[in-house]
Amino acid sequence: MALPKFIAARTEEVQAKRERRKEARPGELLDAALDLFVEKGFAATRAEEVAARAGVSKGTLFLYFPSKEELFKAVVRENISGRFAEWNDEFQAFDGSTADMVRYCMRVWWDRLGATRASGITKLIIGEARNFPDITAFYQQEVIKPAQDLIRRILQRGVDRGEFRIADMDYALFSITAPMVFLVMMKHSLGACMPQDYPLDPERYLASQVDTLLHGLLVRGDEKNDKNDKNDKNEPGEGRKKK
Amino acid sequence: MALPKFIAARTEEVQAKRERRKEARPGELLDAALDLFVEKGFAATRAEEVAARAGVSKGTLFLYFPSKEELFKAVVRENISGRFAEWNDEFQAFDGSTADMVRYCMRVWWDRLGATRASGITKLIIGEARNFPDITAFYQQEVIKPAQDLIRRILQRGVDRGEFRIADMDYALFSITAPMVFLVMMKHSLGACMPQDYPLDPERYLASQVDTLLHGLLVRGDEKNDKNDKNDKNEPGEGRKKK
Amino acid sequence: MALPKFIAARTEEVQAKRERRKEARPGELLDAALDLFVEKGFAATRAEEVAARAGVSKGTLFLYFPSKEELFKAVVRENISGRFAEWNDEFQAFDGSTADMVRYCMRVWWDRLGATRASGITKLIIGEARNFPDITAFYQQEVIKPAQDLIRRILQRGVDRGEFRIADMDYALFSITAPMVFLVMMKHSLGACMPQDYPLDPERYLASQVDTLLHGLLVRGDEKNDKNDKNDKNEPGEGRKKK
Amino acid sequence: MALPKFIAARTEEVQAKRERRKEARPGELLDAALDLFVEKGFAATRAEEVAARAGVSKGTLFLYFPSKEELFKAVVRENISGRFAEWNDEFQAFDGSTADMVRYCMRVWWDRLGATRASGITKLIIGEARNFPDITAFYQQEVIKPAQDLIRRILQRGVDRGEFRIADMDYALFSITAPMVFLVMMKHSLGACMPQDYPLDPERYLASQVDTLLHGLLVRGDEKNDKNDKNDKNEPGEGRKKK
DNA sequence: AATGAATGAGCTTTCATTCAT
DNA sequence: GATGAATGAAAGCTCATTCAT
Repeated sequence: MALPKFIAARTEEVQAKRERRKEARPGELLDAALDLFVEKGFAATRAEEVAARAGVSKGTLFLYFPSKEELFKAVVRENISGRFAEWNDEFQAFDGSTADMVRYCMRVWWDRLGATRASGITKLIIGEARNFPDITAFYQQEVIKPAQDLIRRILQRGVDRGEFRIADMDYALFSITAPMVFLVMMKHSLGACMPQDYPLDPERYLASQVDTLLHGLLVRGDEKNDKNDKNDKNEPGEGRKKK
Repeated sequence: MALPKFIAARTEEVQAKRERRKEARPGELLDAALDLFVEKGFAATRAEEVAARAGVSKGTLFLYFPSKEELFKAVVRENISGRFAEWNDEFQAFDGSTADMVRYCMRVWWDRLGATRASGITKLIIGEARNFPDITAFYQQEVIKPAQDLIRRILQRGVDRGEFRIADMDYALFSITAPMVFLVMMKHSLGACMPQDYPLDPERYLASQVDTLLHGLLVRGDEKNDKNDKNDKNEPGEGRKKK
Repeated sequence: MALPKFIAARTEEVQAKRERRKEARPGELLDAALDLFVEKGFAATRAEEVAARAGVSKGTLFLYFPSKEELFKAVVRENISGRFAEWNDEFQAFDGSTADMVRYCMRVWWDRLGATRASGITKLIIGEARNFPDITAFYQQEVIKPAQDLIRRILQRGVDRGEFRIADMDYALFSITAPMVFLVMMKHSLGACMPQDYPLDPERYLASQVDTLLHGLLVRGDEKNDKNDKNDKNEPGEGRKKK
Repeated sequence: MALPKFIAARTEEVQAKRERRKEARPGELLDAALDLFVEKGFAATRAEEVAARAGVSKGTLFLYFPSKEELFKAVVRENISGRFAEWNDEFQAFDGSTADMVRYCMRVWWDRLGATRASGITKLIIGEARNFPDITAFYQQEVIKPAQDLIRRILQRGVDRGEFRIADMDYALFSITAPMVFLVMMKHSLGACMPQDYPLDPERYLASQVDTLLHGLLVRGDEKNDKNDKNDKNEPGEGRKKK
C-alpha cells in the first residue's frame, strides 16, 4: 500500500530488462568493455564506466568477471582467440595456390579483425604490455602464438609444395605481420596525431605489401603459375585499382 | 609547523650529492624520466619513482619541473624536438642527390633517435594520445609537424630538381614514416610479446624499405644518375649487404 | 588490482550503518562538515576528518560531494541560502508595522542563524574570502545578495508606508548588518581570545542596537505609534498577524 | 682567475646590498610578512613568498626568525604590542576630561592601527585563532590584555573622577571595542564581499559610536560639560593638552 | 651572513573491489 | 541475480624547515 504506483511503474521497465538478462549480460559487458579498452586502454578504463555502458551496475560486472583483468581476457577470447579454431579449419580446407592463400589470409584478417574495433586491442597491448605481465603472457599465448602458427603453416605449405622459397621463417612471418601492425597503429592512434587526414587506403596498402612480399617469396619459375591461380573462387582477384 | 623527523648522520652521502648540484639535477631527472616513461608510459609512471631513480626525493622533482606533464614535455624537447634545428641545418647543407639525402635521413633518424631510448616516446604517444589531449597536441606540434616538414622539404627538393616524381605528397610522407613506426613498435613493445627474439635487423630493414621506396619515387630516366650520386661525401654510399 | 586488506568480522557494526544509508549520509556529512568548517576554516579542514566525523571513510565523502569546494557550497545551501525562499515568504506575509518587522527580522536571524553553528560560516568567509575567489563569489551571490535584498525590501516597505525616513539605503543596510557581524565574530572567534567570558547577551545587544537604529530611522510623527506596538525592550513584541 | 668578470660584476651589486644589511633585514622581512599575513592569513602565507618580497632567500628568513610562528609574533610585536608602552605613557600624561580621553583613544587607535595594514592582523586572528593556539595565547597576552587594561584604566579614571557611571566594566569595554572590530572586518574582508562599494566613512562611524556610548556612560549632570568640549561631529574635539 | 637545493609529511582526489540487502 | 554504498591504497603536488656551501 505504501508506494504501489512507483513500484508498478518500475515493474514493466524491469520486466523488459529481464527478457534479455542472464544470457545477454556478459555479451553486453564484453561489448562495452571492448569499446572502452580500445578507446582508453586497459589501465585508464574504469570498471564502472564499462558497467554503465552495458546498462548494469558496477556490482554486476564483478558478478560475471572476477576482476578487470579477467574481463579483458574474456574480451580477447570473445573477439580474437576464440576464432582461431574456425580460421584454422578454414585454412585447412583451402585448396588453391599458397600465394592465393596468403592473399586470402590478409584479406580475412582485415575484414574480420583489422577493420573492426577488435584491432584496437593490438594498440592497447603495445601500450601496456610492460605494465601488465599477466595480460601480456595471456595475449602472447592466446593470440600471438596461434596467429604465428597459422601463418607459419601457410608458409610451410608453400615451401612443401615447392611454391615458396623461404630462407628464414621468422623473418618471413615478420614480413607478413609488419603491415598489419602498422595499419592498426594508424587506425587507432597515430591517425589522431596527424594534422591532416592521412589518405591511407588500408586495402590497397595491404594488397601492395602482399604483392611485394610474394614476388620475393615465390620461386621464380612459378611466378606465372601464380598469375594463373589468381582467379580461384576463394579470392576473386586483386585487379581493382580503387577502394 | 612540520617537525624534522630525522637528525640524520648521512653527511658523506649528502656531501656527494651536493657536488653535482643544480646543473646535473635536471639532466638526471630527465634521464630517469625518459627511462620510466618509455618503460611504463605516461600515466603509469609515478613522479616519486622518477625522483627515486634520479637519486632525489619527490619534492626535488617538482623543484625543477612544475608538473608531471611539464616533465614529459621537457623530456620530449631534450630528446627530440630540441634537435630539429640542428637537423634542419644539416639537411640544408646537404648537397648530394636527393636519393642519397633520403637514405641519409633514414640512417640519421635511426642512429640518433630510432636506436635510442627516445624512440620509446613514440610508443608512449601511440598508447596514450587519446587520454592526454594536451600532450598529444604538444607532440603533434613539437615533433610530428617539424618532422613532416623536414621530410617534405627533402621530397620537394627531389621534385624541384627533377629527381622524384611524386603524385601525392602525403602518401609519400607516409611511406617514409611507416617503417620508422614499425621498427619502434618492435623495439619497444611487440618485441617483448614475441616468443622468440625477432631476428629483425633494423638497418637492413630500413635500407630495403628505402630502396623499394626510391625505385618507386625516382624518375625512371634518372635512375642511373642516382646510382652515380651514391658516393657523395655526406653519406658515402649504401651498397653494404650486411649490417 | 587492489587486494582486500581485511576480511573483517565487523558485521554488526556494518549492519547498523547500512540501516540509515543513502538518505542519511549526505546529511551526516554536511553536519560534520559544518562543524569542522566553522571550527577550523575551509583550508584547514581536511576531507578525511569530515568523513571520519560522519563515521564514514574518505572515499565515501567523495561519493556524495565531488570536491571539498562543492561540499562547502552544499553546507552553505543547506544551512543558509536554501532558507531564503521560506524567509522571503514569511516577510511577504508580515502585516505589522515595519518597525516590528525589523525587530522580528533581527530576532529571526538570531534564532535561526546567528545562534546556530551556521553563523560560523560568516567567520570562515571573513578569514578566507581572499584565498578562495570561487567560494567568495558563490557566497556573495547565494547569501549576501539575497540577504541584502531581503533587508532592503523591508526598509523600502517602511519608506513606502511613510514609516521610515532613509537618506542612504546602503548605509541603512549596513547599520542592520553591522551588529550581526559583530555578534558572530564574538561567538565564533574573538570570544575564544578573551581572557574572561564576555558577558555579552546577544539578544539584549541586538535589541538595543535595533532600538537605536529605529529611533534614527523612524519618521518622528510615527514614533508614538511605534511605541504603542512594543511592550518591553527585551522582547519587542511581535505584531505580525500571519504565519 | 676562473670567473673574474662575473665575480667583479656581482661585487658592486652585492656591496650595495650590504649597506643596509644586518639592521635592515629583519625590518624588511617584518614588513613583507605583515603585507602577506594580512593579505592571505597565517597558514596560507608561504615563507618563501615573504623572503622573496623582502628580497632575500628563504634561508635568510629562517636565519632571523626560527619559525613562521616566531615571524608572526615578531610582526605583532613590531606593529602592535611594542607600542603599548608609548601609548600607556601618553594616556598617563593626558589631563583633559575622560570623555575627551575616550574620543582621543578612538582616534589614536584609528590613526595608528585601524587605518594601517596592521589592523589586518585582527582579521587574521579572527580567522585562524582556533587553528594556532600558541599564536592565540600570544596575541591574547600581548595585545588583547594590554589593550583592555589600557581602556579599562581610562574608564576607571572616568569613574574615579565622577565623570562616568559604569555598571559593568566588561560590558563597557566591549562597547568600545565592538566598533573597532567591525570597522576592521569591513576594511579587510567583508568589504571585498560586498557587491557595491560600501559608503562607510570610518571616522564618522567611530565618532558617532563614541558619542552614543558617551551619552550612555556619562553621569547626567556632567553632560553639558561634555557638550561644551566638542565642536562638530566629524571632528569631535581634541581637548587633550599634551602631545 | 647568506644561500637555495633538498627533504618528506600531508593533503585532495580516484577507483577496483567487496558485501549486505 | 542484481545492486550500489562503502572502502582505502595510491598518486600528484605543496611547503616549512634544514644544512652544506
